[in-house]
Amino acid sequence: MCDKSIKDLVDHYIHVSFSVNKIAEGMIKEEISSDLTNDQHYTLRYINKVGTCTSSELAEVFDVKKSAITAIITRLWEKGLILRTRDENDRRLVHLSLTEEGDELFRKTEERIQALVGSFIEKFDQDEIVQFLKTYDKLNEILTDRKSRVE
Amino acid sequence: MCDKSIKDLVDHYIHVSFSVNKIAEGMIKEEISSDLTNDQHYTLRYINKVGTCTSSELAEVFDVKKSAITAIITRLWEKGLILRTRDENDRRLVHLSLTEEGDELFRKTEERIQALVGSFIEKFDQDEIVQFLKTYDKLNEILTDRKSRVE
DNA sequence: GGTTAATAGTTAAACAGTTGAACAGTTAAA
DNA sequence: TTTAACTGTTCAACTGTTTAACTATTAACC
Repeated sequence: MCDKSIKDLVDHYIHVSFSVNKIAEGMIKEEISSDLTNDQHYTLRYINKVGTCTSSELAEVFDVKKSAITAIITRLWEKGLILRTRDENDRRLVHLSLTEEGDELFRKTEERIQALVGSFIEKFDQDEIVQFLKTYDKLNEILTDRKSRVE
Repeated sequence: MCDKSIKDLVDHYIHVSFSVNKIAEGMIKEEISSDLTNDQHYTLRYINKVGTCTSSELAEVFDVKKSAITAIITRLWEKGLILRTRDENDRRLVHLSLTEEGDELFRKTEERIQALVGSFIEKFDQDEIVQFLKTYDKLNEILTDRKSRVE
């Protein structure tokens, strides 16, 4: 049916992903900005998921330099949301984890974001959204692969 | 087959979109950072697309305050990439357009980004990518709708 | 074992991007 | 004509980012 050129597909993808990202980031911000920035929330989410991690691990996942992580972690630490624990076996390492307050605040903001995103996801057939996520996963794998091969 | 709960779908979406965005932004940056930041490129792209626009229009599209646009436009203007022209009929308005250099630089960076994104898009069946974009478009519409209704 | 490498994290300076509030200039409305 | 609304800018303050230099610690090697 449609024989769109690669360039058209690329244009289309760039346009729609840009638009969705801008609007979605804006809405999340609206939802949680009284408590946290979006990046701070993403940081809490990652630590909540893995339980404990290091700065280097965060730098890898967020694709930024370690000093950027130090800055963001220090801000969360100043708010009393994060614990920094030196490893006794390898004293170079600092293990990061959520404090009680951090855990609580994450849950509170995450709940609002879940409700927000859920209200959009609900508008799709389950089949459609599952297929969409399948392709999105594949794209994610391709990018992750390429990234690891470049480094 | 799969009867995933809304929460699982939302978790899945948040995770994969976060990962894809981080990696993609990083790769684009790698490709063009010697000339422009990602946001500067997006700004040139928008102006290139519409030919001429105002700060307020950019603020609307980028979903930020006007003072943020002033800052980014001033940087591009200092580099000689953008023209600021006062409207003679309504002297409040400033029309933004690309200079020759701006146009040239946009083309150069855009070419590299097209090649980059194209190399990923190519790995999919055309049917799969078209279906993906269809769902992505639908999501974009829903978000745009909701945003305009909130304001 | 002692010197050299590599690793984990921090600090500091510099910059891009963002907001909010105050402002100037201009146009529209009353 | 006065008042209200709008467009864009400036400024101070903040978050997030990089690069480079640094500290402290561990690993490797001769």
